[in-house]
Amino acid sequence: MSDMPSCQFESRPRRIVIGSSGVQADFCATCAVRPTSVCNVIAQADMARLAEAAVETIIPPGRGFIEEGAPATDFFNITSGTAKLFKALPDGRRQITGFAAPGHFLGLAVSDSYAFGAEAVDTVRACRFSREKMAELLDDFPRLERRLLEEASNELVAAQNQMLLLGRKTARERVASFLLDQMRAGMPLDQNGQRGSLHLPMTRGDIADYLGLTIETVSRTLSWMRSQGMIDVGKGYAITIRAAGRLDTLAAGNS
Amino acid sequence: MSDMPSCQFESRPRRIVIGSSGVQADFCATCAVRPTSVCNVIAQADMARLAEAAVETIIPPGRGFIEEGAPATDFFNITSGTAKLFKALPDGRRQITGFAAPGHFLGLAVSDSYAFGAEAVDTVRACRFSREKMAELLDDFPRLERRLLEEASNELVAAQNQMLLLGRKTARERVASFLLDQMRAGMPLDQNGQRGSLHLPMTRGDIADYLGLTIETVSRTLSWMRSQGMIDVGKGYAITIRAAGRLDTLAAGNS
DNA sequence: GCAACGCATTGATTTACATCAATCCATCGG
DNA sequence: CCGATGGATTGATGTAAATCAATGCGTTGC
Repeated sequence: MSDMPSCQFESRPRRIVIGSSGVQADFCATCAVRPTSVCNVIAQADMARLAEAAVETIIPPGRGFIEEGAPATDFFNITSGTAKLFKALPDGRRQITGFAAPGHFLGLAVSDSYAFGAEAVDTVRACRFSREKMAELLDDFPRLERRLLEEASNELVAAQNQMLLLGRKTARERVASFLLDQMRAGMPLDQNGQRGSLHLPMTRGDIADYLGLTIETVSRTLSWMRSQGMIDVGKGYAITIRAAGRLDTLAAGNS
Repeated sequence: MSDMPSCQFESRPRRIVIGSSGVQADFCATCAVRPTSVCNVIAQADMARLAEAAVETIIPPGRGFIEEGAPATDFFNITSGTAKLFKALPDGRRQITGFAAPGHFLGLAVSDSYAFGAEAVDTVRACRFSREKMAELLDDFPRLERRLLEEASNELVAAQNQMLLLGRKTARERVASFLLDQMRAGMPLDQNGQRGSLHLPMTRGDIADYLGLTIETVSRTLSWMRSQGMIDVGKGYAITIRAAGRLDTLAAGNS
């Protein structure tokens, strides 16, 4: 994390409609790859300032970039790849609290230390801001603050769903919920238009730590779903949804 | 919920220092009972406007006031009592995602329907705002938006802790964590200065639904802690912490 | 080519917690 | 006063998922 090039407009900046106003502007494709990210609430004239504040960071698979409990110095906006966020107990038990996809914000801490750790699942690109810069930006761009509040609210809803899952759902219901969530999340990189075909970037261990299960239970549950004709488990990290309806029924607890 | 008097300054408004600036102002004690609530980020001159927008609501014990999935029409700020927030599965399984103490905000939904239900544990007083009024207030008072962002961040941290608890902690660790959290939360109403003496307003069933356990397991675990000399279980909802250190060790997973 | 490694799958066994069940006790309404 | 009710406790039993264990399999490095 030492040689980070400045975040600049890429050669072919994207022209994006801002909100519902119809106004269009060019955006730094690095930190505005999605309509959910930082930049698209800031007027074109201010983009240069933002680009100056952001530092592009590339994190290789498996590398941690936020350490739980460490001083919270930076604020991240994921632009590509998937990161896992987690908390751990002293004896090594670990709970993944979420997977951060492109557009997600990380490190919005009130306290001055990170409440969770973060590690790249596959190769992650992110825009990094120092907290000071971020504070300045927040002061100058109220819409940015609104965007963050909206994002935080959405994460809160997701967290509540996950609490229901962890506290009250069975293993089968958890895995079904997970597969459907991943499918709905727009499936990170499914180039062939294959409907229902998922590429899960994370290992069984990650899935287990996310669902509060063990690797073996996740594996067995996927095998059971395969035996039921609900999914196909391909080589590597590929999974094909064959019966989304039945998975839905399962996930909702109507089993 | 039909006869709600307008939220006005009470007869003896409180003089509170705003932030670190040293400025003092009188506050509506109804919606600013705590330095964490809505009103204390708004200048005194604007208090009348806020008081006009807010409607005081009194909710009796056991009464639900937010229904999961219903249109999100209102925004609440708890001013006294404790509410439970929960999500449920169709077959009745229920997960309490949090207890809302005085000062907490409720109903900050991006979607137009509530993502969770809410019910009064004991008698709850709350300031209620329509979402329209709330949107206006947010536009006019940027500091309020910042306050909400801060609050949402804190809730997110709490949610992550709860996910770790639900996904990876044992029953004993869960109960220990819960008791310590309740103790740290400033213990809602412990009039006698008795240190470590808790009045838990919620039933064993609520605790179980919060911790992802059953009533029986919660009860057995408390009995075990009593047998270990860690706590005293009094009549009604009273619990006395006798060995916070040992509970801490347990809660952290160092058992 | 073939160890060595990480990850996944599958089977056998154990266990923490749920479920089922009985009792107790405080509160409440008649 | 006393049956009814709802919450809490405690005991007996069941079970879903964890743990322990073995095998397979693709990738990496020599």
